[in-house]
Amino acid sequence: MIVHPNISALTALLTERSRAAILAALMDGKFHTASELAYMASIKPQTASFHLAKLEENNLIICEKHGRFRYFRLANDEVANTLEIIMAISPLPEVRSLNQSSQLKKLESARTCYDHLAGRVSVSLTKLMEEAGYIERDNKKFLVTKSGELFFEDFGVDLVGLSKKRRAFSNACLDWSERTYHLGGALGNGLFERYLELDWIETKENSREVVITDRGKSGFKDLFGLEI
Amino acid sequence: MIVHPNISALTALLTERSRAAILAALMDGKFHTASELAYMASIKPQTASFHLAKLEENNLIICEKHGRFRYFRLANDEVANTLEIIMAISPLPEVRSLNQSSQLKKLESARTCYDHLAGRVSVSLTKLMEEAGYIERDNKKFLVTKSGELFFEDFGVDLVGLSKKRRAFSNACLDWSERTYHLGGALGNGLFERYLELDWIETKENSREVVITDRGKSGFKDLFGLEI
DNA sequence: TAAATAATACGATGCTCATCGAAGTATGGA
DNA sequence: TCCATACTTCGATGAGCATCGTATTATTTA
Repeated sequence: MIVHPNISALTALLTERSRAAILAALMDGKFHTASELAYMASIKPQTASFHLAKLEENNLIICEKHGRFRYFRLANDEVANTLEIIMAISPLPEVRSLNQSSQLKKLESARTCYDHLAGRVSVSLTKLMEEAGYIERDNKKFLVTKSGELFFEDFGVDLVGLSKKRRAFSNACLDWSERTYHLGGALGNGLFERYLELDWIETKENSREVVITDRGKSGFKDLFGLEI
Repeated sequence: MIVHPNISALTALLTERSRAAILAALMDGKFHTASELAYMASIKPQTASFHLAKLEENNLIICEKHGRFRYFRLANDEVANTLEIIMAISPLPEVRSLNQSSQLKKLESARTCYDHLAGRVSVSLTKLMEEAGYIERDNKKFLVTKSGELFFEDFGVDLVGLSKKRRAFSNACLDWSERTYHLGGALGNGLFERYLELDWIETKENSREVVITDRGKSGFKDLFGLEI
């Protein structure tokens, strides 16, 4: 008798190409309709509907109905985090085209991970915040120091408001491209929203790609000393 | 076009019940013959042969031939670590019998992870060594401090010899039962071997279970202040 | 009220793949 | 030289399951 955790139960859902594509598409943290996801995964709506039902049953995604549309999203950031971990230990896709290769480079530089920033830029920012003494990693989460509290409030992130949300305040999220941690959770989301507000970053439709604006480049340099 | 790591390629190999059972059996870090693995996974030798070929092709396991026997082992500790990570984020198996439940408890307490110690005991020891200032975690590996060098040499672990091995000197290995890190790599293995040498621990045939002997209990208490 | 759109339900199809019996190869020992 | 053992190869079988055509339900718009 071999006793081991139930590997199959989770991975079986991820193994199937179409479902993996759907989940990868949902990693942008946004809501998507069933038809959109069908298109993104290159399958017919009926097939997508079948997979979406299965993913919802297993609590990987949630659904909100508005009129005749059904909007799907990842269930929570724990699911997103789990997907990132699996991506981190999975092989990179074989690059078949120049287009795909440049797309991959952009994603490795900066992308959304559910509802916060990921990629080279995010990992650098996280490191710089650690070095500056604003945050400290405690195993799988980050703690905000005294000087960090001042820093974040000063930057315009409402820590008190964030801490009231019914979700992890901050977690150390494994980055699939950098294979180390970046800042996630409510705090990661708070920073992300603030960057957007300040026009330091821009997100793209139907892609996880994040573009750093010129204003962002000088902002990140002034604030953290980060050259992009 | 969706660009992301190829989740399916990895998880497909792990999802299949028989292959998962084979890999779980190999997590003890020992060599096993094809027949042994077939028996452990409750399949016929032909079927095992088919799966073993597939796993070898994908560099998850390696094979050494001695006479008419073929001995299989996990390819390296990176594979072992990857398996532990997936186990860590997978739901625990449904417990079907008392026997299975007590087996699971024993594994959670102390077991082998590839070629070093894992489970509650290992996580505690790692923490205590960190608190004592012998090691420091640096992201995904552990560094040995000056006082640590003295400590390990004094305990009978040959650090210079270990550092010459063609493998990671020490890595932070994610523990599936405790969901935090324990000490792995060459140093983890060195300690494991030394515990065995001192009769502090005993391994069981065909199981990842590790038993702490009475001598071990007093040893761990004297050395680290760990009550078992 | 009728047509268009979003999505699901159901059933048929077909593909992938694990499994195992039968047969074959390699090695060791009597 | 013959048999036993360890393992692999090949081929047949069958189960699971993704896919999609067709039909249906729900909602919006004209």
